[in-house]
Amino acid sequence: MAKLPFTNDIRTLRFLAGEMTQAELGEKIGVTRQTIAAIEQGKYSPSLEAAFRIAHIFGKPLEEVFLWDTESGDAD
Amino acid sequence: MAKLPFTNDIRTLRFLAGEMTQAELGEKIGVTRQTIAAIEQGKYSPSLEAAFRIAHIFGKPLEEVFLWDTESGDAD
DNA sequence: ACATAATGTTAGATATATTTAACATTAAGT
DNA sequence: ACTTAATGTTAAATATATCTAACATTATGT
Repeated sequence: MAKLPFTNDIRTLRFLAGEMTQAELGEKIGVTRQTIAAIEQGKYSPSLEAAFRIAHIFGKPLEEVFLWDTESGDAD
Repeated sequence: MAKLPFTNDIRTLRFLAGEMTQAELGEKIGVTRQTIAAIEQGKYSPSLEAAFRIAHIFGKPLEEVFLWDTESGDAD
């Protein structure tokens, strides 16, 4: 199972977007509220498409919504 | 099935990285060469984690490796 | 106290990503 | 002509994301 190598700011961004609800966000990008809840809590790695759509809703670049943990192996 | 809302530049980036092979890239990020081939050809939407790892290998921001098609619904 | 809306959570089903293994094709080197 | 390395492609298996449905919790409003 292993912890994800990134975190996300969805909760904060929903708050800043006038307390947008998980259900609303889900409707906008075409997934259920349970899926939003799971992504928000870092329970799994969403599809790139879902991640892009979430970022676009908030008008932010993907890498400002999902933040890679430096420390997580691989590149550099 | 439906077409993906983004393209990618992996093929070019492999070329620029000294003809890095699909198999090499796969090893570096921990997936098989068949998976790299499928992602490269846009056969499906990879996990956000896989997408991040690929971008990191090339030292590029994710949104420079995977390019959202304007035209693809949703935000703004 | 009661209702309602938002969120947390979970089990079971379905869809999709990824693996493994095998075979075909193309280009490069000998 | 023969190898070898890289890529394309496919079928079947496995892992993981996502859906549906249900129930619990917390806060807000009446």
